Formats: sequence, C-alpha cells, structure tokens
Amino acid sequence: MSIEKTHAKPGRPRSESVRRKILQTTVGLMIERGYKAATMKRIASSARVGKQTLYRWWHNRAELLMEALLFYAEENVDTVLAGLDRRGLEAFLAAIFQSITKETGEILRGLIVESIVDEAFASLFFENFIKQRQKRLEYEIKLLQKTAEPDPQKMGIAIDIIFGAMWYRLIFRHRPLDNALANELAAMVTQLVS
Amino acid sequence: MSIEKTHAKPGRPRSESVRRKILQTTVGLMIERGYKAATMKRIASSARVGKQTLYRWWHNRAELLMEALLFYAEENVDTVLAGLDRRGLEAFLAAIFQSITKETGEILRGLIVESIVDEAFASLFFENFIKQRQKRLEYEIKLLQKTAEPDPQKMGIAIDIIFGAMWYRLIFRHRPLDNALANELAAMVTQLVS
Amino acid sequence: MSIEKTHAKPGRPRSESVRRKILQTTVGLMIERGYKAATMKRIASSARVGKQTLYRWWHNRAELLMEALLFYAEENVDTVLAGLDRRGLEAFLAAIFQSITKETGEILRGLIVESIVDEAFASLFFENFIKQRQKRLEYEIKLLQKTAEPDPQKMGIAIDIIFGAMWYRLIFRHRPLDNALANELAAMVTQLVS
Amino acid sequence: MSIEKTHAKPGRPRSESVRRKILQTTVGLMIERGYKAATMKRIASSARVGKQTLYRWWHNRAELLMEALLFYAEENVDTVLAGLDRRGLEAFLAAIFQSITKETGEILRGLIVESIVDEAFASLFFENFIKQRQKRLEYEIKLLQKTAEPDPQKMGIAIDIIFGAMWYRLIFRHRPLDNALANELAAMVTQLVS
DNA sequence: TCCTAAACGAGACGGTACGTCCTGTCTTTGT
DNA sequence: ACAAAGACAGGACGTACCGTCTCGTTTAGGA
Repeated sequence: MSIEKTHAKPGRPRSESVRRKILQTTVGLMIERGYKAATMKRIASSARVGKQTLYRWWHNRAELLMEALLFYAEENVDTVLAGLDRRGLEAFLAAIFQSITKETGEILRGLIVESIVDEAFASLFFENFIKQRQKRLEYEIKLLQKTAEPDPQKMGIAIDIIFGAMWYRLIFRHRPLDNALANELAAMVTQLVS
Repeated sequence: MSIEKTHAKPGRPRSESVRRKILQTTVGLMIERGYKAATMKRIASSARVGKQTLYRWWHNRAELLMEALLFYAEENVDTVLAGLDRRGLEAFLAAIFQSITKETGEILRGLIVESIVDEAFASLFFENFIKQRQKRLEYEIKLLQKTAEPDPQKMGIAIDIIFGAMWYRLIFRHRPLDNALANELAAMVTQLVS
Repeated sequence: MSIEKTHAKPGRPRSESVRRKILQTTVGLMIERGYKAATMKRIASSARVGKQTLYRWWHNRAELLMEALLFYAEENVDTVLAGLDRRGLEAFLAAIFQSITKETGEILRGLIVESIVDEAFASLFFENFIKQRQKRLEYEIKLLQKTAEPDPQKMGIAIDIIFGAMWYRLIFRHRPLDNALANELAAMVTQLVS
Repeated sequence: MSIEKTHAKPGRPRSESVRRKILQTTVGLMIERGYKAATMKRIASSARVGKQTLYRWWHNRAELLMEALLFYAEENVDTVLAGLDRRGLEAFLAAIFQSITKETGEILRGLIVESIVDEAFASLFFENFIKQRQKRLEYEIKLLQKTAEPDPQKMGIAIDIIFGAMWYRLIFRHRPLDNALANELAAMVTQLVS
C-alpha cells in the first residue's frame, strides 16, 4: 500500500488557468505576428500576466514556445488512426502533413531555431517532441511489417526519410507537403522494411 | 582585350586578405564557441577589424555566416566526382556526408537559424546554397536514369528524401550521417527514378 | 458607559508575539544588512512569517520600518529627564545623541528615504515621530526661558538648529554626534531664546 | 616638460551634446514628474537615447541624477558673492536658500535617498557636492573672523548648524527657508566664531 | 467538546524598474 | 576614401521587489 496522505505543497498553488492563458496568447502571437514578435514582454502584457510568472513556469523563452506548440497541437490535431497496410500509412502521413498549416509551420520552425541556438533546449525538444513523433511513426511502420524481427537500422532510415523530407520542405518551403509526397514515402518505406 | 587602366575607384581598395581573415575568424568562433557566440562585435574584435568593415562586405550577420560556411567548404571539401551508376551515387552521397564535420555542421545549423528568422536571408541562402546543391544532386541522379524523360515530381521527391534525411540528422544529431545511410538512400532513389 | 461585553471579533485573534517577532527581525535585518536588504520578502522569511501577515499589521514597508524603529527605541532608550537650566539641556541633547547608535542611525536614515519617496508616509512619519520630538524639545527649551512669552519664530529656529545639525551629521556621517556638539548647541539656543 | 602628443583615444568620441541632452531631460523629468518617475527607461526614451548610452556615461541611476542636479545648479544658480561682515553672510545664505526652489528641492531630496540607499553613491555625493558646499561656506565664515587662528571644531559646528537647519527644513518642509532663518543663522555663527 | 471564522505560513500573481547584451548605423582619428 | 575603434538608437532578456491573492493549516472563543 502506498503512502496515504501526500503532503500538499504549501502556499498558493500555481494556477493552471494562468498557464493555459499564457500558452494561448503565445500561440496567438506566434501565428499572427511571427516567431520573433513573440517577445516575453509582449506575451506577458498580452496575457495580462507578470513576466515573472512566465519564468516561473518556463525557464526561458524557448521552453515556453515549445510548450505553446505542444499545447496548440494537442488542441487542434485529430488523433490519427492508421491502418495495417500501405494505405494506412499513406493516410497517417497525409494527416500529419495536413496538420502542418501556415501557423503550426511557423511555430515548428521557431522551435528549430531554439534547438540550434540553445543546447539545453535542444535535448528537451528532442525528448518531448521529436522522439515522441518518431516512436509513433515507428509503431505505424511496424504494423505493416511482415517479418517479426525488424531491422533497427532500416527502421531508423525509414523514419529519417519520412520526417527528413517533411522538415526539409517545412524549413525551405520549396515544395508543398502534399499527398503525393505522403504516398510516395509510404510506398518507399513499405518496400524498405518488408 | 584592352589592357588599359579601367578607371580604378578612388581611395583605398578593399583588402581581400582582410575579407579572408574575417571569414576565418568567423568560422573559428562558430566552431569553438557555438553559433550564438559568433556576435558581430566579437567577430570584429577577434579579427582585429572594425565592425563597419563587416557591414561593408556583408549586409548582415546571416550573410557573413553563410559566406563563412561557403569559404570553409571551399577550402576543405574535395570536389566530388560521381560515376554513372548506383555505386557512383553512393560515393557521391558518402562524400557529402563526410564533408559535414562537427565544424561545418555547426555552421550549417546556424544558417538554418538565419533562414528561419530572416525572410530575406532565407531566399538568399536558398538560391546560393540549397538550390545549387539540389541541382548538383539532380544532375547526378539523372546520370543513372535510363529513361530520357524524367518525372519532375519524382525527382523532387528523390532530392528531398536525400537532403531531407541529411538535414534531419544534421539538426537533431540523433543518428550519424554514415555510409549506411548513403547506400540505402542511393538504392531507394535509384529504384524510384528508374 | 456600558461595561457590556463588546462582541469580540470572531476567529483567531492576532498574535502579539508574531508582531514582536517581526519587528525584531526587521530591526536586525536593517542593522546587519542595511536598509535596502530589508525587503518585505526577506523580513517575512527571516521571521518565519507569511508576507500577508506583514501587510495585515502595517500598510506598507515604510510603516513597518518606522514602527520597527519606535519599537527598538522604546526598548533601548532610557527616558531622558532634563533639568531647568543650560546644563539640563546639554544633558538632554547628549542623551539623545547617544541614543543614536549605528543601529538606530541606520533605521532613521531608512525612514528619511521613505519620507522622501512616499508622500503619505512622510506626513505619517512627521506626525508620529518628528513632531513628537520637536514638541518634547520645545518643552525643554521653554524650561530655561525667563520670559513668559516665547517668540514662536525663534523657537522654530532653535529647534531646527538642533535637530538640523543632528540629522545632517546623521545622514552624512562626516562628524560625530558628540557631547561637544550638544554643549555648543545648548549654549547657542540658551542665548537665542533668553 | 610634459609629453607632447597625448594619443587620442581611438574610436568615435563620446558626444558631449548627447550627454547634455540626457542631463536636461533628466532634470525636466525630475522636476515635472518627481524623483521616482525619472526612470532610466523613461529618461532614455524621452531623450531619444539608448539605455546603453546612459550606462556608458554613468554607472547607475543615482550617479546620473546627481550629475543632473549639478548640471541644473550650474546653469541656474548665480554665483554668490558675499561680503566681509555679517550682512555679507546673511546675503550669502539668503541666496542659497532662494536657489532651492520646488524643483531643485525635489532633486536634492532624491539625492539624499540615493546617498542612504547606496553606500558607493554616498561618498561620491559627499565628495562632489556636500563637501564643496561646506568648503565654500567655510571660506565665507572665515572672512568675518577676527582671529587669525580659527577653531576647527567651532567651524564644523557652525557649518553643520547652517546646512543642518537647511536640510532639515528641506526634507520635512515644516518651515520655510526664508530670510529670517538666514539672518538668525548668520547672527549665531558670527558670534560663535568671533 | 465541537464549530467557525479569522489569523497564519507559504508562495503564486500582476506590474514595473533595473542593468546587460546584441544589432546595425554613425562618427571620429589615423593611414 | 578606407580602416579600426567604439559611441549611438533601439529593443529583448532575465532578475528583483512591491503589494495583492489564494491555498491548506492552526487557534481562539462562542455555541
């Protein structure tokens, strides 16, 4: 049996609603006025919040922005349910690509910036975001594998091809994240791991 | 062809050696202390150069950093000569991957930052760097195509898969840019476009 | 006049011991670490007390500091009893000067700050502290006056000379508040008002 | 013979006009909106100047405010020329008192605050301001002394009585800095040192 | 003895000033 | 005219403090 009464922390508890308000404001600012305009001061005054409160919840600007993205994604992205065959993977990828709108794209690019600029944030972002998505994709890919024993190296390559192409187009915006890409990637990966 | 003195601009001419010194210093700073530490002021004083000189040669920080990379690449990367078949493509990719060391990687990541943060620099970087590499790769891929008429959409996907995977690993450093990746990518692309 | 039980306020009564603990801590902090270090937060946590408790007893920082001084003075200063002649005034002044130690001096200086910065506190401090001392001094001075009708203007000057010199040395600490000053002031004032 | 060519410091020299503009703005702010309103940010933006520039010229807010006062005094206070007798001293004191207007008073009180709050500033203020005025007054007092050998202790007391009364009335504003005070002080000091 | 309401410790909250840093431009002297 | 040096305007960052608020806990006095 576990310890019964976990002593609540003393003092006024942090207000989850304040946190949410901040995240919403941050998302709004990033979408409307771009990554750079999402200043800490601006976020604070827009959200009618003290700057100190921002730094109480997040260590620095980058962490706040990341969480703002996760918050946004959580609210707006439908849970994608993929199937067992190539068509399922196609649908899965297409859904992901469609979730990357002009707005989310802006935020995602901003997070790349922070990952590069701030080493500490990089691992945070990788663990909390990138890795999660990789695992999810890996799970999908495994569904269409016939062999019981998957080759980890090939799996890594499969993942990096898909997300690589995605980020590459997301960053440079030279070609769209359309269904054609989703289908082709699905086809290639299917063949690679089967 | 006239050997006549083309009216030289008055005043002291710009010193090419100064320009080189700046680029070297910039590369050094980025490598040793990271992208963020490569401040304009720091670059200037490290290179024993006035800040104005930096802005005379380059419009802003991002352009300087990009040129520093090109300068570095030019000095250290062997011109890659690829062959006509899949083996040739493998070698080509392997050579590119090997050219991305800890140092060049740092710089490349920095340029991504600027591309995202600064719209104007983004197109500059894309035209002067990314597009060039894409064309070079496209040329290589065409060499191993049998069909005279290449499908432009497939070509785009082929390029984005290769460079996408490369940048993806370059940014997040979760897996190495090794020969295994080069070989697998070569194989996939070969099949895709043939 | 009713001796009826005035309905005591319901709820837990305020703890006088808490109040005293706060005042002592405040005095200690100001003395040891200076006026600036006597932050409300620091006072609270040093006294193992909630910040709210401070504001329950005092409206703001300045009022707390003033009361801390009064509290300290009350504890440490002997009631000065002056005589009827110049010698009496000398003794009176000397006693006052001696009561201004390093500790009380620090606090008094802090109260000057608040008086200047905060208009509302200024009148509070003047009424509760400065004026009281002026009246006390006026009483002493009158004792050695022969004439029944004192000149109010001369009295004002006498007071301001004495307390002026005192505060001036207290603030800038360029010369000590010694007996020589007390004697000289007593002599001058005696002559002035006689 | 001294060294001929003192090598000028390299780089753009500091602009004296910028410094003056800042001082004027600071004085204006303090006078119009009070000591507290003279924020560094507000000073900077009012003077159309970067905050960095403020900190280049002065180490902190207090130093800037002090110099603003000195600047103001220098511009607005007539050089007081006193005579050789008591009448001369009376005129001297009256002139000083008159120079302390509502505006300068506000600034002077602000400097007292900083002196108390910031130990480092205190000595700066004492050396650059208080001491200068004391010396000037001492000079005046010596003019009316008959004895060749002045008593340093009495001199100290004379100075502290005059400036003490002045600051005391300046801080608490309970009585005006009028001619009556000047005359009485002059009389007392004359007798004290003769 | 139990109930109730205010005091209490703790600390989150909105707001504001501080002093540092960086970018890109401007202004000197020296070559 | 260019170059080195560094001052300049502007603005973001992260820290500190004030006075208010909101939790869970404690404690007196009235029922």
